[in-house]
Amino acid sequence: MTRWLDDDEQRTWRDFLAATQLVNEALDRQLQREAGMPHTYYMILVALSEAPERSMRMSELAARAQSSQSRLSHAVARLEERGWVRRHRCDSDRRGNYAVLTTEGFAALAAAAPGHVAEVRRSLFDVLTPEQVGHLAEICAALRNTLEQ
Amino acid sequence: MTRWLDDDEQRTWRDFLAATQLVNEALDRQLQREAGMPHTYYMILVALSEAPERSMRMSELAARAQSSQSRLSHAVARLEERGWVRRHRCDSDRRGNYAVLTTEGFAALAAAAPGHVAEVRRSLFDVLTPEQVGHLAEICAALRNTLEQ
DNA sequence: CCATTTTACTTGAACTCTCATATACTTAGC
DNA sequence: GCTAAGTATATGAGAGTTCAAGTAAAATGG
Repeated sequence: MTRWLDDDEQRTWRDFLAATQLVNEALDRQLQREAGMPHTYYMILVALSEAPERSMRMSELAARAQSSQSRLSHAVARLEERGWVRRHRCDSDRRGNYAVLTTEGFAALAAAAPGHVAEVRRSLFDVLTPEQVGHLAEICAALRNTLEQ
Repeated sequence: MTRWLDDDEQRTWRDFLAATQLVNEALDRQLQREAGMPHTYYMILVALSEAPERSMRMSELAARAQSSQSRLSHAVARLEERGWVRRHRCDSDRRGNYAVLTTEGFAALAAAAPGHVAEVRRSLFDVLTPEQVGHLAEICAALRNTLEQ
């Protein structure tokens, strides 16, 4: 009944898990150490920094930062405590909330970015050949298109 | 000073994050829903099931299950509460501990496996062409070799 | 319009993970 | 042998995540 993984698939799957975990751990450690935030918070700040007025509705922010709504809600509460993000009610739809990146939040992001990018290079791009990077791009786009929403 | 990511790299990086997160979330949800355990616990049970006597030293188990020692320690404590794993002191080195998979633990793993493998196929192998799977295997092996230890 | 459903977001509790530290045993050096 | 250093694991606190439930405001539809 069950189609088990053959040896090649088994090896690929385990390498996939190990590799992606290693990359994510490297990233998280770098950001935690040098910027005092987890990668998920960094992604929220990035998404906000790219939005008009550095401001976005909570639900759109959740989508852009690849976060669940609940996770985002908790995270923004923490970021607000640090003064990096502010929330304010939306007038046209009073259920809604905007999250706004503060000046201090933008500064924290700007301070964190160089170390982060260096880690991204170290743990992903520098490890692979240009051809492999191209393949990876196609693979990830395919996965994303299929699995998203 | 900082070598920022160009547009292609940016896109690849974001697709990488999204894709790997989607796969991991799909996996975790499936296991939590159908087997009542997170993927990290599943990996621990798998590693134990493949060991001689279904038994392994904690530190070796941590390495095989890609877990930190602390995480493993906590996880095995929980698994012990469920009766899926037992711990017993090692005689030759009395600092050491063996973790042993119980019969019930093996049964839980056996019950969870088919649904898990199906999810692995659904969220990874079925999405990609055979060629892409080959590329992914090379990429992940390269990452693992470089980033491990 | 009024009741129902849906949408947007928050909250609290339970759980897992990380980091720093503690404990217990072993190995090395002298 | 005895002390210092190292190894194997556990533990506790703090932080983040998830899931289920709660609140509040819009949209739907007779």
